[in-house]
Amino acid sequence: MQQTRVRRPRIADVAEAAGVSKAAVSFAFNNPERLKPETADRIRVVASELGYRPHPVARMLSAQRTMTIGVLTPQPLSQVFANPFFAYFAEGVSSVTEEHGFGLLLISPLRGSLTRALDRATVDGVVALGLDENHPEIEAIRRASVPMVLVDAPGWVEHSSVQVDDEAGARAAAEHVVGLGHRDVLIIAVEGPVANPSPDEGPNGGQEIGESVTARRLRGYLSALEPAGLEVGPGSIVVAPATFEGGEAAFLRAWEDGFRPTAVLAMSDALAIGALQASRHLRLRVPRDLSVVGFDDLPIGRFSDPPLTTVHQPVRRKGEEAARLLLDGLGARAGSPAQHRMLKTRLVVRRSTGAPPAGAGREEVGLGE
Amino acid sequence: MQQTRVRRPRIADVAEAAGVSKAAVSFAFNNPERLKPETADRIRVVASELGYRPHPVARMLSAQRTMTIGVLTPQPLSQVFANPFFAYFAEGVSSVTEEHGFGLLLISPLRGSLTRALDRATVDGVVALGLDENHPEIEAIRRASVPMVLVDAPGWVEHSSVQVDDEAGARAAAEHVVGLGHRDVLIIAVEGPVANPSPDEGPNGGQEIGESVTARRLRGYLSALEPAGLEVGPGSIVVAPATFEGGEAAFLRAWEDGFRPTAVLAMSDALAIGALQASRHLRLRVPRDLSVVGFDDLPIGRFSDPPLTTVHQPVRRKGEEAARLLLDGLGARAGSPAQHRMLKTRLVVRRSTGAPPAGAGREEVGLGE
DNA sequence: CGCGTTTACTGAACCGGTTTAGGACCCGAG
DNA sequence: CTCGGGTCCTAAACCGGTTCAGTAAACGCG
Repeated sequence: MQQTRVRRPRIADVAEAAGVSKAAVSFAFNNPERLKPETADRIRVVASELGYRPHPVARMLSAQRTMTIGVLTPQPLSQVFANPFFAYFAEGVSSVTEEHGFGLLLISPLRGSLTRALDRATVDGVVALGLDENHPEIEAIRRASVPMVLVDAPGWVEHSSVQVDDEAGARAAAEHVVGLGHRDVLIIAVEGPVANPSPDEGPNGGQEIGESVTARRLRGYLSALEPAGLEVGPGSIVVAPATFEGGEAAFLRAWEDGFRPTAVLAMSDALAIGALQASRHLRLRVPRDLSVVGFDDLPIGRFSDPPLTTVHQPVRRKGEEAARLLLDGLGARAGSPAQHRMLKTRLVVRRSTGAPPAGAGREEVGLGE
Repeated sequence: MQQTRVRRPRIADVAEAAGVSKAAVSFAFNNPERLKPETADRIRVVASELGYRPHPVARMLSAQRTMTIGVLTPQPLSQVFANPFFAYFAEGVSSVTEEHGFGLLLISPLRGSLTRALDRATVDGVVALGLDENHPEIEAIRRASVPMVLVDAPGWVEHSSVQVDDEAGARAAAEHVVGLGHRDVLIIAVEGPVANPSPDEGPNGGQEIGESVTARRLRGYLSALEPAGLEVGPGSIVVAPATFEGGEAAFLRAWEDGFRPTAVLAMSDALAIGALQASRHLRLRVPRDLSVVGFDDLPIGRFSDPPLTTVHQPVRRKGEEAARLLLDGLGARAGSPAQHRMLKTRLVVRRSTGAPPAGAGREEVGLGE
């Protein structure tokens, strides 16, 4: 009974069985109007009896397009998915790719190399998330000359881009906190894939980190904190992966190091919610004892207790715009100029921020722990 | 300057430029040991000068494999990503596919048809999430005979499966709540892609819903509630999409309909957290006035306030196991028997559940609103 | 020097479709 | 009867690689 691996029927098999040419079979599926209706029907019947399905790879090769677009991330997918941000971004991308009948391929480093992954990827174009100039393989990626839209990275001449005004958003967050009277603020930065490339671990590392999202947001924070005369010392910036756990651990670590902030500026909502949890462990009340500001404005921020003050960025729309730009570029004959979109951010004040506690300003407030 | 669309160099171009055959070029990349070292080097130099990259689609066609696996979801991706559950599952899948050098393609219905999407998908195998017998295209999908591992669906003879003991988990949740003394419990079910196919809207719709996850969990709940003499009336089961917003809205809706539960059994953590938020709006204190139990045990459950009592299921591991099973099956010569894994669930009691309030049992407790 | 073996490479078939140019046939008009 | 035109279908080229069988030259060796 068990056939020794029945070979998948191919177009030639159908053609033979139906007594027509391969071309006729192809037409029956793709240009039925070129055949006599009854012929087309007969071919389709035969095809279905044989269980024939056109081989998608062969079709791609011949058609010279894959009807698939890629989402490129410099981190392994297991890391990418850990940040809820990605789901919303992907939701945006997929909503427009789906509408246009494109599939979605996730592209992450293959055995350490993004270039290798990109070379293997069967896509018509790519939405690259957080791929900045500092990426070690950036030149190779550029040379691959796959149609590409950059997200959260400054665009290049040849590639369109979708950005968000990270710096202004971060500044607004910091100004809010300064305006409430806080003097001791902890910054929780997201541990980028592109870590600070220079060995110099200076806290004002804006320059070294390069134009990553982290760098831009940090610049935004500092541009509000420094003019207000707040010293942002080495201990007041901690770095963590953009996850709940990361935020919790980061805050706890800072606390153990003796830092007693009255406000936290977190570079993502996930980090902020982690910090919220950490503060609960330490029996700090938010916002009475501690103010927390996030970044992203993911739905989860509305559902935390208290609801999170955060910087809104249109995450879903970023995905949509990027996908649209990419598809437009694919449709247009080559030579259409790159477009660069800068989307706005805005501070959303909810209930996780308030005035600092009365006794603040000294290092030893003696709360909790 | 602007060349009229410089054609991508192909292997023949490299061969000609290097004065060798196509085969030699191919060897230079894939079997360098078959060439004299200097020849291989020379070819590679020429190739790189021309900017040659082997065409991935052609390679797939020839190699008869794509080195890509698909994750198939019956819902549009925009819906799929809205449930945080998916990110963790995908994390699991991707961790093993990445390790083996496989890419990840997301497969969702194409213009309404999953079959169409599957036929277009260039994958060596598929992990199908929540694809149960009731799916209208199930027969066509089966016939496609793509290597497939079913997740959260009973396996078929020909396909391996990874499941979780939903029924036992749900029963444990309900028993916990009953054990605490609750009599008025609200069930928030997830609105499946496969909604109840029969028009009969009976509340005990376990049968009609078929073997979906929702059906299994509902059976589990009822198997603990009914023996305890709790009546599970029409008003006590509400349905919502598995998102934060869905849970919030569902609870509010039930409340407006006059239902006054002292406990909520939610079929996902996202729903539970939404319910938590709704209870805050209504000024119900959890767990004093209301107990809430989730399902999944996603990290977010640890970070809610109060931390969520929930049914743990190994979401990440489900993804890993499915991917592993699939890859094993691909490696093995055909005929290796399907394997079926049933993973355990367990109740994790945190702080969102407690005894019902003293005055409970009557419908009009007069709390909040 | 002659013969068998290696080495280094090539030509052609193959993967499974799509598409273009054109052939066979039939019809109606001149 | 012939010619133009339309209909329906086919042969062959093509997409861009990999691989198998085979060959020519170099090599080892008695």
